[in-house]
Amino acid sequence: MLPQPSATRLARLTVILTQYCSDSRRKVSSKTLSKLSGYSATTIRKDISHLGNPGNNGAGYDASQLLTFIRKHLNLTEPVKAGIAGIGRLGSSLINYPGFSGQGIEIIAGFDSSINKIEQSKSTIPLFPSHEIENETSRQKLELGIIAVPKEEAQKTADRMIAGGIRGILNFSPATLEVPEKVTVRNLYVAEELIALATQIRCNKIRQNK
Amino acid sequence: MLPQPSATRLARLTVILTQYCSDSRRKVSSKTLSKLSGYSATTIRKDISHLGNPGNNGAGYDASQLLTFIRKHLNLTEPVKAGIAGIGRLGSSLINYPGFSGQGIEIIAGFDSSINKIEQSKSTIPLFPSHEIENETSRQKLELGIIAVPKEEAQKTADRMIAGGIRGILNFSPATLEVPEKVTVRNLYVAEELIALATQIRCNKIRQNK
DNA sequence: TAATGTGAATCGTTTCACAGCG
DNA sequence: CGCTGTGAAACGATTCACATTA
Repeated sequence: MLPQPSATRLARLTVILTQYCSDSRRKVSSKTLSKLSGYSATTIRKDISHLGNPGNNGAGYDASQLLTFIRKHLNLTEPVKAGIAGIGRLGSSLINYPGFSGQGIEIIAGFDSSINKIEQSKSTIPLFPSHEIENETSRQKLELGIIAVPKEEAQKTADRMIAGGIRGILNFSPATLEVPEKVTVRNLYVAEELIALATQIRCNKIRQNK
Repeated sequence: MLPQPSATRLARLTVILTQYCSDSRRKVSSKTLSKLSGYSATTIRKDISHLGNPGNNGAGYDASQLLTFIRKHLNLTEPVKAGIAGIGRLGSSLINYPGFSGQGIEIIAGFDSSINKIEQSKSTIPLFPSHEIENETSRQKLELGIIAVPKEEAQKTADRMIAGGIRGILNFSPATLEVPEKVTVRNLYVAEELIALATQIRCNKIRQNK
């Protein structure tokens, strides 16, 4: 049973290893990965060992083997199909972010309430009006939904994605989403992050566990 | 000594309570806050009690008193002055996000390497070229820096902010930042979030602790 | 010797159970 | 009687210490 913090760190390691391998470096030790990630070498070894034994005890890891090993055990061999709701500045920045495809993340549909305003011809992915979310989610078998709409529309957007069969949601809106058990939500609350940061630097009462 | 997860949840509660109070509701119980936040009522009470006793044992909380109480104990009575580097789509969306000011977060300076490209007249905040980061950070006494630049520029941007005296960094770039002890970094790794989500929904091996 | 892999110990957080208050 | 506040228990994650292997 893999602890959730491990899963998050392993996700980070796949990104780091992708870069590392593309620089055509072969060997990598937990110590090197520690340098590149900020996690302790012990934590990294423990995280990896949760997945089983990648081989190569004693020497370091073969970088690309390790990457394949982690990807395989995290069920990341198939690309992830995602849709995004809200084609404002934030949504556009995500659609155009070049770092996803190398990680097997494919944003293949965009949704917005006022689709007319958008220069659809400029978009690199097909765009649909919001009332098509359910249809397209199920038709294209989207696994993940990204919510980049204003707070007021967030719950309704989530409901439509869920009705279409989405399994996971990454929520950039400040809303607290109510979803059924089977759907997983991760929230990126930017204001809260800034507030927490401000507290951390102003207030010496907070446990600083590096 | 306040646990870091508590601090993050309390930050979230201040945002929720701000909304709640603006709807001119007076009383709030830990149970209600649980509904609004997704955290358990016990966790919320424990988080609050870490700060001391807000009064009103037995009955629920007075919402605005509670908000003031939390803000005060998290050192959030003074506004937070922040600067942002990278005025692309992501950076612009943050500059124009209306949800910060009500939370005491003021983004008062923007930085970009190619400042000419930007329609400075359109911007609602002053924009500066990147080589001014150190100067402006120290001159305007910025506490927080937001990094929304490409990966390659992230470390240099952080270094400039730190040289200018920044204490906390919110990093949207996929880089791992190296910073001195006294500087706190929080990373928002979007690709990693999506990967972790994909793993979570595809893989039943992950501990799902709601 | 330099590295991994891992049971055991430690540490931190959450949850429980309940005393006490309005 | 519903709600807060809180020690104590339970739980989960990280770190330690070290056996093991190239």
